[in-house]
Amino acid sequence: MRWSNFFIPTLRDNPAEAESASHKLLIRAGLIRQLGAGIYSYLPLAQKILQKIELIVREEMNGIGGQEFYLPAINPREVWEESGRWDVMGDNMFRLQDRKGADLCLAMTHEEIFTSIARSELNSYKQLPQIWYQIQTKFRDEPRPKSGLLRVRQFTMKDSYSFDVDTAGLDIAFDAHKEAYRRIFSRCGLDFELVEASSGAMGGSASTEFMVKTDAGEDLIATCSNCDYAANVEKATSRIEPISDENGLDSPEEFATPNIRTIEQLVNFDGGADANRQIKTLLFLAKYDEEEKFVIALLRGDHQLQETKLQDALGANDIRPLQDEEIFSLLDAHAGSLGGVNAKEKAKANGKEVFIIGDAALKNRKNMTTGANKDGFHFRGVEVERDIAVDDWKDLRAVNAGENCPNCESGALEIDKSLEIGHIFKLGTKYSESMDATVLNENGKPVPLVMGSYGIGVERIMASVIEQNHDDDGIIWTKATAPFEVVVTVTNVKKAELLEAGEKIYDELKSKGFDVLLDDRNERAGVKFNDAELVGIPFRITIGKTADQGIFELTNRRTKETVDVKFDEIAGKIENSD
RNA sequence: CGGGGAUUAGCACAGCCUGGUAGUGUGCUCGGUUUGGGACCGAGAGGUCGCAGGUUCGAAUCCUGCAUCCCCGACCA
Repeated sequence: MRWSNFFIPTLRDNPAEAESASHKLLIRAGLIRQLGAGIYSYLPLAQKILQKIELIVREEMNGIGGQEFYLPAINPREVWEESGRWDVMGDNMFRLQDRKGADLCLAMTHEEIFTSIARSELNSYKQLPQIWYQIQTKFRDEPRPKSGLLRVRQFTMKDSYSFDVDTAGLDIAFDAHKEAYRRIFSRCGLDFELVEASSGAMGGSASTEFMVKTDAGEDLIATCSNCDYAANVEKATSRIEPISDENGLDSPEEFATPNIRTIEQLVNFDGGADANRQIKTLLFLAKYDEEEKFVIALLRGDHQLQETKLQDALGANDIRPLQDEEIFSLLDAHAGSLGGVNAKEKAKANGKEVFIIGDAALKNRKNMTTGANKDGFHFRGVEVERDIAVDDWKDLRAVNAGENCPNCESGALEIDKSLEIGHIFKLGTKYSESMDATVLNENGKPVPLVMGSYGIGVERIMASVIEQNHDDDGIIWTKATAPFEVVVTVTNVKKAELLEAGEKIYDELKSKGFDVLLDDRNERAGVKFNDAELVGIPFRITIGKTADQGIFELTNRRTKETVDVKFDEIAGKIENSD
């Protein structure tokens, strides 16, 4: 490929709208252009990189027995009705109608379609296991597209689905994917973590995310400094020092706390209590398919609620904090004076019911202080299990950096922003049951297919490589993701002998199988050097001053080191460097 | 959806407060000189000032509405 004929529209200035490193560089290095919010055109350079990444994905998926499909992106409503997700997906789903007025959608994922194929074509356990995958465009009407390619409304996903007759088979498919994903991301040169995660709207268990640590990410993950523990903060736990309580009063005692509304204020109040001796009381509305319920979540005063944990613990589709009026009409008090002690009675008197869930760290605690559900009053001497009708105990607490690792003796947790590039989970029979996809087992009895679902965001791999590999001069592609392995820079194309030497090296490298770009543009050397660095090609051969002696320069993009090489040494030097 | 910011030439910006018909840098085209780290001289092309309405003799500038984009919070690859 010759640069003079290859479309790489680099920009001198950073685009104003870009914030994250990958966003700026993707635009500036001429890889993408924006069409709308979360909608991007991929220019030839990006397309070339994405194809290289997809090739790696294909090789590894085929390596675990995956079979490549290509399913339609435009789906009729009916399939999505069957799984119940026509409604569940809400505004995130792009919907349209055909000329007859029939409802259609643009697929956000393909559990439904693959399951519908499995339902009609898989009849016997003898046909299992199956791993089906595709690399295809997904459409999601995200509430807030952002950060260039990191969160968009149209993107490429490798999605795969495993079908087995039992959970033992699912375990095998799941582990195979886990290992394949490890290899894919490693080959792309990414530094990544496997973390335990919440499965969210997809449903399922054993949810494992593949995360890349970067400030451009949207998730927080906790990792241990000492062992391999890693979890999304939505799931992460930590070991905390137990607190020993002295025996308190025989029953809670109400006391006046005028104008005290926060934990902090109560700590400093005369007759108050340390934050870890207080009970924090938070009110939520939990939404389920058919019903809604009021929920009181209790935590230690110095702890923060992790909302996803609460939602998962309740098994709710969604939760939201109660508003002030709602709180008052439920408990006759305002935020700041709320507590669990007489909450059920208060709610009942108001004709309502409330579910009380307590954080595990409150179990067995005595002599605590909490709101009295009466403005300006608190209770002291509260013994949690004696005085509060807690319906369920769960881990609800958000972990903090520096806390002890739950998995090893001496590690401390570190919390980092990170970006999700892959997600695997065990669906079980969620879709096969709702869509009635069964096979006959060895006993001739119909059993629902046991499924797994596995996704990789292809563009996110590309963007993550940039996030993790760039400097002030531009992108630094890893070996496997580089659009070209080497650029041959002819410093002055008007000097025929330099252009000739460059072409000779270019032909030689091409014949040896290198993906090489010849910079034959009629530009000054500095422009070409800067562009090569911005675009991020791992190696540059410079044809210049010493070319007449048969000596060229080989520059490593990452280290900026330059060595003199002779014609015959070039290929070997590139081959042996990393 | 809530909160904040922006919209003027391909890109980055000034002009707006205090109305008088648009400018800078870069990029682009042509000619010449240069040629190893984004050259120099000269000559050019390029803008319905996001859209619609209003105020005014006159609107990029003031007023109203709308649209789009970016950033911060609820989702996910």
